[in-house]
Amino acid sequence: MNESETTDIRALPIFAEMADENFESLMRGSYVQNFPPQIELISEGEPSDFLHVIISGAVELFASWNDRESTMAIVRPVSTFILAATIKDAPYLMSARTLEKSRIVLLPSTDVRQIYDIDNGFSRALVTELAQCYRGVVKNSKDLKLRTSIERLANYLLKQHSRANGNGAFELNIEKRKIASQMGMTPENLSRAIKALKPYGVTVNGTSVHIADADDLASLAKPDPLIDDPLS
Amino acid sequence: MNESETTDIRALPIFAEMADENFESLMRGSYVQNFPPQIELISEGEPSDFLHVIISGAVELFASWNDRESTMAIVRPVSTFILAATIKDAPYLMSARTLEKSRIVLLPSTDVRQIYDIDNGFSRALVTELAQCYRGVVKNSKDLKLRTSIERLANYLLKQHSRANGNGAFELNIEKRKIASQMGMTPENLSRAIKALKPYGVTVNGTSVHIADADDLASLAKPDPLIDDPLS
DNA sequence: CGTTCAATTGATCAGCGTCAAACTAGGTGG
DNA sequence: CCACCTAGTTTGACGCTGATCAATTGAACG
Repeated sequence: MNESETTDIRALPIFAEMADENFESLMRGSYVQNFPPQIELISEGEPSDFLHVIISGAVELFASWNDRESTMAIVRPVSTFILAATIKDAPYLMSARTLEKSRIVLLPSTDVRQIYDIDNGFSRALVTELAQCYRGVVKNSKDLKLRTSIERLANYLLKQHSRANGNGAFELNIEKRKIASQMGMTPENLSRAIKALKPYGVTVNGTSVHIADADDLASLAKPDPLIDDPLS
Repeated sequence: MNESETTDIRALPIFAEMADENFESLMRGSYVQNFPPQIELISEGEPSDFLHVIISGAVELFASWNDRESTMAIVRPVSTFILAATIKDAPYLMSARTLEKSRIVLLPSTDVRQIYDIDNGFSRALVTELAQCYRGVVKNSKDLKLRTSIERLANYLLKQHSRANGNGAFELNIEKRKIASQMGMTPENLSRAIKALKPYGVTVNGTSVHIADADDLASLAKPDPLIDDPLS
């Protein structure tokens, strides 16, 4: 791990407030690895040996049951994932695989738990982080239960749009099939949902999206900060 | 608040490890109230003024968007709810209403945040609690995304069945419409789903459920600890 | 230039929601 | 004590959303 990476990790909210010596001790026990795409990093049901921090690339969190599979989230740098399993020393509820070439830090779960027991800055940061994660999943559930697939797509596009400076055009940075699964639909249905948004000024060509009039689209999407705002 | 109630609250995992003086200070600032059924305790979007602890009765957490409404969870004693909003000093993501006559303790959010800043036992307990909550919502999402409504119902019934000692018969303790909404379906659809489980030995009469052969039902439900186990 | 896999399209079908009506149970008041 | 009212539940009919299956197109890569 190089120095700038250590700095990036240190800057993460969950590590920012902890004592220097504890942070260094955490880092000493850690591993950094580069993974090619499509590597399964962890499997649902396994004991949580490591807290993962993604430095570059992209990771998909997904879940399976009865031969079905669903994308639960896409994680991008710089952030941690499967924090809750690490804390509770419980089996992973989701599996994770790299979508792109990714650089990932592995912090032994036992170290994380040990230090969270003694470092109050760390434990307080974890409270905030987990509260945030919790709220994220709740928002996701609301999205799933209260909206149709077209409404979900409309809101998804608006969110990506504003994330890309909102100038009318942006690129999808993940496969459509993953987007579809994440939003609880099939690839075919996503394809048709995109067409259904044409009357609202949405044009999609490959990975490039054009939104003619964000307000028009928003009139359908009815974005709600209590569902769509990543903050708060 | 009487003494046995204070003891019950103190016994909750999130309060068990905190210093006596901090617990007492929290309790001093708290209110206890009895609410009739159907009272809206909190509304989605409002600032989180109080952490709620339910002592008796039942509370529904629900969410709304665009004139639609969905039951997100049912909370039973003794437990807290809307902890994450309190911690983050953020607006509630869900509303809450009493389903039955309920006794509820209100702890001012500012007090909770203040004490969590100074009491390390408390902040560590919050980490565990929030990790648990997070995992609960993730399991719920998996249930929703990976299963059909009939499979969800089958698993729901098995869970209630084992909770009621697994002797073949038990009572539904909430309205069917709420059960339906919680599982992401309409009351009509729940009604039909129940019928669809008849070949698996499920009989429902009013609120009383009879399960002839739990193994038979489980062969359809395929319960999975990573979705259905409340613990871990 | 061919192989491979994602994305699209069309056709069909199942699951589920909607609407309307009938039925039931619990509670109230005469 | 019974009639009635109200609200939840059930049933039937129907239609829409979205899944499935199959086939084609398109794009990336060796």
